[in-house]
Amino acid sequence: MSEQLRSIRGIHDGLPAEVRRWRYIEEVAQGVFARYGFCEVRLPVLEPTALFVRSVGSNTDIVSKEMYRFEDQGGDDICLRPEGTAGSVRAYLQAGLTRSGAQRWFYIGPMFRRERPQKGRLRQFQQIGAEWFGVSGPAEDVEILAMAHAFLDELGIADLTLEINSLGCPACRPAYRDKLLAFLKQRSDDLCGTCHTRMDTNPLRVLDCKTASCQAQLNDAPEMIAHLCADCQSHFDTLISGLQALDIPHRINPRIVRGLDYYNRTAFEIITGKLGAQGTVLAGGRYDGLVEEQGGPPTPAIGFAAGLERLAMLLPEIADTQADVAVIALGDAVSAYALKIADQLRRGGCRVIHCGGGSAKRQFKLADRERARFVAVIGEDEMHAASLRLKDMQSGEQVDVSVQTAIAQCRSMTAS
RNA sequence: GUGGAUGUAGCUCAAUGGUAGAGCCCCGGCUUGUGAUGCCGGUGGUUGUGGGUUCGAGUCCCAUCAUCCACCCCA
Repeated sequence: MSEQLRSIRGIHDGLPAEVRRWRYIEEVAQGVFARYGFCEVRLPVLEPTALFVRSVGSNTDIVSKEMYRFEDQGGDDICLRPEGTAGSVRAYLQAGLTRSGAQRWFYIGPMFRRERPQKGRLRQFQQIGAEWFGVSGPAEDVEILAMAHAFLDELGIADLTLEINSLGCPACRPAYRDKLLAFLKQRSDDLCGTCHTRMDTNPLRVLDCKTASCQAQLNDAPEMIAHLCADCQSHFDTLISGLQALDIPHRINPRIVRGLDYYNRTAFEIITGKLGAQGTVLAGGRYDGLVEEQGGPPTPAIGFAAGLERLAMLLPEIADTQADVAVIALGDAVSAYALKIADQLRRGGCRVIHCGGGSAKRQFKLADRERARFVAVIGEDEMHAASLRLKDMQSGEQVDVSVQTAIAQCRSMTAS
């Protein structure tokens, strides 16, 4: 046990109880996204390192210190993808889809970041993401937020808040950034150490520092939302009125800052208070410059990603599907006949477990533990009569019936 | 990467520095073709790992690893 091989730190197994939740979430996602016209894509887990350095930004934590990065046997610099958007853009360009109209994609798959594990934070985790290429209007922003909202709503997760902000664009952000930096410099003596480094790397990040002393200094800090250019302002206004028209609850949070370099204009997060410090369950925004930055034509785009494991933590346990019939074989003489009965029941659409022989008591205990609805008792008498004895485990009643009757009985009892 | 808490049976947990236990689970039995409750029995541990102190360490000390929580960051 002490020398037992373990999974890598922060990389967990998906065992049946967990996978039941994942599948439920995936099925809801596929259903909702299809209603918005989104198609599933399956993209590589391994990508060239340069893709993320260029797209996500070399100064971000994700790229600078969290990537699983290595040189393969051929000398190529590759890595396990830390997020899904960069690869989606790459695939979109590589497939030559820039003149094929708007593309609506979604994906489900594992991402990798080498961080210190914590509640809701794993080194291998799964994201359900959506990317929409070739659309620039606030209407699409509203639509994709509506889709995210419908997804979480249909999952039945309560107490979520949608927070939304505008990060401006290359026309208005630089001026704002300078203004913020000037403001911060005036108070730099009162800001914490990490905020000082943030002033160099990403000044906007200072705004959502959790240190109380910092927040005290930031009450009247300038906010991007008050310094938008005319285009960004009207985009944002139209987006908000769209959300209101659809009755999607939301809160404007001028302090939202997305960590990845490629975002512009619309940025949003959907947050729960039930996951401790890792409360962001879904997040995304607009990335109008990214396609062009990867060498494609100017192409606006918007997307989001949700953390599958985080969503799963907010869901109740999903009961295992129970067997319809447990086959109990009494005596070695009937074992072949019992196997055949089990096979026929399965061909008839029943979920069947075979109790493996042995004493009747043992097999009944097993059937009970598996919560089988019915037991098919098969002994020599039944074999000679070409029948089986079907016992209803709830009522205790049992009758001798043919396989066909047993199938009909099981399906009628378990269909409802 | 930084801090804090915790590591004893498959699981949940006991054990004033003096022979490692309980409950649950699992396996078997209670006259051999009938389950849930009951009764009896059984399997299962180098006490995370490696050092140290001591006549003696699950217990004290150091290191290390893992898990959890927080910082950082983010889904």
